[in-house]
Amino acid sequence: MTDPAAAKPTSESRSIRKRREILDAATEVFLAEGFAGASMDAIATAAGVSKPTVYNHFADKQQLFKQIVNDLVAEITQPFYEQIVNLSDDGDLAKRLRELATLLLKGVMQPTNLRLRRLVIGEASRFPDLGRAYEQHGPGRAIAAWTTAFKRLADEGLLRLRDPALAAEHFQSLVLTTPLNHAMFSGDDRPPRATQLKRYTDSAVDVFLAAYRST
Amino acid sequence: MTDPAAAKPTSESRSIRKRREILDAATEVFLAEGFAGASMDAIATAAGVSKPTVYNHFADKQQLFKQIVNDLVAEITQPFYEQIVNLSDDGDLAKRLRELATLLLKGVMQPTNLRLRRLVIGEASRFPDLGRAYEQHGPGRAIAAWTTAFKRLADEGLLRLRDPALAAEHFQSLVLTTPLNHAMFSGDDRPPRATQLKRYTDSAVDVFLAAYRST
DNA sequence: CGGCGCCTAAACTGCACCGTGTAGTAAATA
DNA sequence: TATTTACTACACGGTGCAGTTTAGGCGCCG
Repeated sequence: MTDPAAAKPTSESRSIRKRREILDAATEVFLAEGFAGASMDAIATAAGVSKPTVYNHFADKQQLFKQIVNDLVAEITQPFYEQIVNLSDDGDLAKRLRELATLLLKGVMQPTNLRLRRLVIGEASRFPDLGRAYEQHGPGRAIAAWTTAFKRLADEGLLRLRDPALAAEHFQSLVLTTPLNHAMFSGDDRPPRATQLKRYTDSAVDVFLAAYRST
Repeated sequence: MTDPAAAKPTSESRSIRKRREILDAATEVFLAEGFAGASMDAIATAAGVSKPTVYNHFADKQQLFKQIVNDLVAEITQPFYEQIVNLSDDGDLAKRLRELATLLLKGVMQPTNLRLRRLVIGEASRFPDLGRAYEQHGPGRAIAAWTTAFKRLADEGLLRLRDPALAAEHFQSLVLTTPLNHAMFSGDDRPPRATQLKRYTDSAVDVFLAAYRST
């Protein structure tokens, strides 16, 4: 009763399953302990795997570290960008901006993202590639999306701006900086209450529109 | 020819001098390697001091670490705050804001501050006290200064705002976020060129005044 | 000058770490 | 069932680490 479609996948499956378990455990341990603070023994134990198995899948500690960071970076907040790019004025631009800002802020304040951000910043001098990758896939993508949206709104005469990219950076700074910096320094990964976030998003949109809305 | 005023200080001086050399070396090593990555042997060697001497002055690695971080935090950018608080309108408010913003941004982008910020953020989960101290003495003090200044300007009718603290956070976010975040992720500690900084400060002041200047 | 306090070098104690080797075992294929 | 593959437990060599100990030496003081 061997399913032919599952036969080969099954043989691969054990190895791949182990690999996934190692990656998951390594993610948790590295995020919690940092690169130097994490031990390969701890990762192996957390994965429920023996240490030689870890070294069967990954050459050394650095490779495993780069792998899990790049994987996490690639997963950052994909769903928002499309919605941001497609931002259109349905009669109440401020409301739409507030909704999207809330979405973005909630995504950025997820515990995993906060811990990843701390990890990448803390290791930026020793792993600058990872830092650049994070910046590109995270804040960079969001700013690119806002830039596209703002440019179109400007063409439609709803916004008045010379440099859409600069406006995008301003908007993102206004929305994210205060809660994000506080989370970075406090070491508290719990996302703030929605009422707290609303304070930041609402005031950020107010300032942004006061500066960039067409008169 | 023993200067009585220097007699006791001299005997203390050797010990104190050693202590200072240890602190300086520890600062350099911790900033470069992080807490877990730094070794007490490396610190002792960099200080030109034997390891027992290090442990004569500091109980253990954690205490030494907290000491150097708190010392660095206490040194952050003292001169600005007074100037910010005393911000007054001499006929060209935008120009004064640009000057002070440039001063603040240049101070924040100093290599030592960037490395300290990375270190504190990276260790924030394991040393939350240090994170809170940094936030309070660094960004917090600056925001408090801006808050005072903006409140007075509002009383004088030059700015129109409901929440001076919120306006201060907005101003600081607009000025600092983009260059600071890039420095955090790139791992590059060299301060950007003045022409680069000017782009951020000028546009930040424009947006801020568009949102908050009295009509 | 004599003595005392703080330093020095060097070695040492445990311990944890990275990465590897070995010998045996469970699972998937044929 | 026999073979192959990937796993397991166990242990090892070499290194580095935090923190301590020992025995001695130098600078500063009266």
